[in-house]
Amino acid sequence: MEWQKAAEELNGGMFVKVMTDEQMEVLRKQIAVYAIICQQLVDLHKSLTAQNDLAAGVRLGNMYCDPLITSGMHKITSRQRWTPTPMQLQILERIFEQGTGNPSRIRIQEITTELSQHGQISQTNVSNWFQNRRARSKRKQHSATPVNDSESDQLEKEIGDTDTK
Amino acid sequence: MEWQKAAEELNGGMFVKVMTDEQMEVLRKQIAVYAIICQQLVDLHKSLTAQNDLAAGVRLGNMYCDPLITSGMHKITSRQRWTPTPMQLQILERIFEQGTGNPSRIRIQEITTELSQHGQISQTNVSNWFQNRRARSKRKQHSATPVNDSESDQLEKEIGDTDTK
DNA sequence: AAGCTATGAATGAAGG
DNA sequence: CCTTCATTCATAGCTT
Repeated sequence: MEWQKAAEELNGGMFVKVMTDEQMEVLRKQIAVYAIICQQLVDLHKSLTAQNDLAAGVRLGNMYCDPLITSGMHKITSRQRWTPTPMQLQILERIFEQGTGNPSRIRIQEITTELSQHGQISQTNVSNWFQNRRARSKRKQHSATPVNDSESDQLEKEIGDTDTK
Repeated sequence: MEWQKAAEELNGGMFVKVMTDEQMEVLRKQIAVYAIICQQLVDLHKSLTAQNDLAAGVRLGNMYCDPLITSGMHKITSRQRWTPTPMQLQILERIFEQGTGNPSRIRIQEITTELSQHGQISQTNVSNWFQNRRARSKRKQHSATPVNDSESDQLEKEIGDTDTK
């Protein structure tokens, strides 16, 4: 990505990924636009097809869409493991971001209840999600791997360095 | 959001925003999700209402979104992936063949160090490689799975097997 | 260029 | 918690 390599000359020992204010602003606007459009399209469609709840089942984290949208592409009962809907994901991320470290049992229940309004979910799912999210977030802390000049600037995550096992 | 206040003043006159890789990844996903949702909703709606103007530009309420926004987004939504050099691959295969089942973290570090002499590589890459290699090797052996999934995306077939274990 | 396959990476869940 | 596994997603290169 462009601004990443634009970064490195800034300061002596400091290697960072950088976006300019302008780039940041553009990104923010694009996201905001998408969010609004999605919402409005969903509303619009809902009012057009008064039959079913479209918004409930769009799963697109790693791109999974409900039959309603992909119109007869695959069967409904095709997934065994839980996959968060975008709505659920967004809420989860938000909660995670707020830094309330370890959601207690009770908190998990609350979250589960809230999320179940946006799709099938269990407390175990929520619990697992936070566990994984925490662990993987920690593992990714830095990314200062030199980049192969011939090729990719791939995103980097480090293996945890707890060798005291 | 979080990284907005992470803005730093790196150099006298220069104000930049900084993002970690993780934040970058989150952003990337968020945008990608929105992009896809929008696309599908637009398609869906288009097919429902036989009118045609939606693709050319979406007018919703008081806001208008130029479809070109999405096409300019590819730098953000695309992702690169590591590709082993032939030398690295050879070494990896050899290590795998030696049957040291599960390379420990330390072993991974060693391997990474060795392989980095032959090209850019990270511990995560190595770790992933072994994980995939193990899994797919196992899957090949069992190539007749009793329970047939509705949609196996891979037809595993025997190829010249270099695994002379 | 379009489609296909091999394969790197992401992630929910299980086990310790 | 941390590690590992199974499954799935996404893409780099071939093949046509």
